[in-house]
Amino acid sequence: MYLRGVMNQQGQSGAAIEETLRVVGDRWSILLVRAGLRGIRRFDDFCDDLGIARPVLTERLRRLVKFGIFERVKYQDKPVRYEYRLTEAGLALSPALVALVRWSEEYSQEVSSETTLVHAPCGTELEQAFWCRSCQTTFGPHAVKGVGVNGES
Amino acid sequence: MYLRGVMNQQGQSGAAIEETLRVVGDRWSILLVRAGLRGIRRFDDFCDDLGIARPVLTERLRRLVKFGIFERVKYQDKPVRYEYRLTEAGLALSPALVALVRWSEEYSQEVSSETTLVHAPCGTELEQAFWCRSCQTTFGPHAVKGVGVNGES
DNA sequence: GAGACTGAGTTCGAAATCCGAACTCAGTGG
DNA sequence: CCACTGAGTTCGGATTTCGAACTCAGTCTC
Repeated sequence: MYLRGVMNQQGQSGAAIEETLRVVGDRWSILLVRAGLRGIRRFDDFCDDLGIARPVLTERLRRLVKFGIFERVKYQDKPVRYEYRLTEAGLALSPALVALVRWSEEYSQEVSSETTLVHAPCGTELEQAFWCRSCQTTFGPHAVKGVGVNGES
Repeated sequence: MYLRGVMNQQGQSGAAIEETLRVVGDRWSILLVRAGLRGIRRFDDFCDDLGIARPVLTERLRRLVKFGIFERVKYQDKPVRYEYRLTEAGLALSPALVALVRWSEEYSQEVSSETTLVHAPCGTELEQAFWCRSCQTTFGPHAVKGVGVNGES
């Protein structure tokens, strides 16, 4: 069990992910982040791109702004107009997004995606790994473990 | 825009993630996978651990089984009882889960988690990176791009 | 062998979410 | 004056979610 130490709901540890999933764990939020990464910024464009219902989009964007994933930026004055841009925190969701895309490519029962993710300079299909700064090595999920604040296993 | 090439809903590319998010993109599924990684297998244990409502758990597990993330295994005959185990595909979701945990630790407004993820052999906090097998290097999200089947950008 | 217990669910009605379609509101352009 | 744009809001109906209580087969305790 290489994720031991990530405790349950009541154990208040690991509460952070639950908080996070309450924000981002729905059918649309991750898709909105992906759209943001593709350069989409305007209300109607999100709407058209994802096919999300307008009231839901309103509510979702408000929530994502509240949690610092998007920011609402005025981009025009005459008729005052706002657009939504990913923040640093929003950008930082991309590893999770990429992991999901990779998983989808490999395991989704969907007809295989026509797009794959590669290392830009050389075009090789990328792999995802964990990196240990002090050992200077990459490693897979089996070498991950969770520890509490006092360093117990 | 380093994720160009991951197209929208109608462009059938990227449809895989949408499919995936329809399965896994809700408040509970990822949490169920996490519970599975922690060794939880039985209905009532999932229930107690996550605080999920029973009818919802029933429906969710059924769906996750249908999509090959969990399997329903008989573990006892006398009163016939089943438990739910992660499949290979389910295990393969752990990079996404870890990415979310990492994000939560860094950006969630929640009181900081008491558990952190480390490299098991040395105990250093891990970082997540992409790995290029042919360049033998790690790199961050800015060096990722999506390509179509014919290799266009 | 009666009663309590266990595990894996179902059934219920109430509350919260989701949806599409139509509407608003300020400003622009013809 | 009329149509159009962008960013929403309002509506009623359909779907999901919830907690609490119930089922059902088999087992354990006295």
